[in-house]
Amino acid sequence: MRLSTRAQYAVRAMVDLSLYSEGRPVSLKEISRREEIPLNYLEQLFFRLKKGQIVTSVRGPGGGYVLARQESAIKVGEIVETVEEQLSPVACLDEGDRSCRRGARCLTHTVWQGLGERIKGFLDSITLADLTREARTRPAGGGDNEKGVCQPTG
Amino acid sequence: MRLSTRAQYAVRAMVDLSLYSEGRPVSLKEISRREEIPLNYLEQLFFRLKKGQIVTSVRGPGGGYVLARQESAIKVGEIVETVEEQLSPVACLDEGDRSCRRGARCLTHTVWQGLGERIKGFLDSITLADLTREARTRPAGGGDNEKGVCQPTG
DNA sequence: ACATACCTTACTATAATTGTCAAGTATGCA
DNA sequence: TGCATACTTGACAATTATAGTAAGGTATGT
Repeated sequence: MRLSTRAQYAVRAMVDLSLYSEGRPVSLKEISRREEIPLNYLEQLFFRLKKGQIVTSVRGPGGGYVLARQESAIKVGEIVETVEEQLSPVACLDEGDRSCRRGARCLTHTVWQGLGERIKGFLDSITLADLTREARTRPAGGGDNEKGVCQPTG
Repeated sequence: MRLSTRAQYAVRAMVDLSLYSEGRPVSLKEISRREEIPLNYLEQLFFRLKKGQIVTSVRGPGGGYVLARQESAIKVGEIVETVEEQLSPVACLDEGDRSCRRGARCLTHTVWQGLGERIKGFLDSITLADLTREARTRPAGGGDNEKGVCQPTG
């Protein structure tokens, strides 16, 4: 039941982009450096994010990426769905009825369906704005957070 | 974000066991036949389920497995957690702070944490009794269900 | 033109998952 | 006692998905 690192990276990168863009485009190089995500890997992610119309690109020197919409109009669920192949927890939810037959299968089907809806619902209830708001309140690398588990190590 | 087939099989097998056990032990052979799950694979699953104290085994001829508790006291979340390595959506939730450092990571951390709680909460809100109750109302292989996607194919 | 930075495809290594094989142990029954 | 049933357990192979790398291309501002 693991989320791919693609999805984790994508959300982190989007938060980073959102935090450090002040109108101007942010280059992947910057994000790569700050978030310690391989540049080539980021490029792949942003290729998808662009296709998903979550970001816009500006080419050439001084270029980079810009949010396609307001922070508050970009849901975390969207980001995840865009870079992840599928968000649904089991295969037969996407493919239709092929792998779903008699016996206990139909019964469990409804469970997975419900689960999928909850997951999507939760992730769609959070926007980039929610995340960046928190960040701006408590600056990066800053002092205290609830449990001390997220301190910088370097 | 896929659930392993292990987890899917385990829940299905438990529903099957619950449905067809009437006090007596149910052999894996039976479950394997009805649910079309490889016998050896089932054995592995039930090894874990037994360790997780969700089922009890009866050895010898006429033996098999029995629910360790009442249907209503067995949560789907338990079953999944028992056969799945981990239920949490990202690694740094289990391992502690090792992979969680500065920048946008802490922020997204809370998102994944929330997601994990929702997933667990939902799966724990459903018991075996909920599933079998539905099954007994609408017998296996039966006629109509909401969308017609779960009909027997054979 | 040249540097920057996006764009795109292809590939590889690694890990997880799925499923198989095989050999054992406990038990009930004739 | 001996046999059949069925659980018990560990090792292993095949498949697949993921993560990450590499390389070359295209657009654009100075």
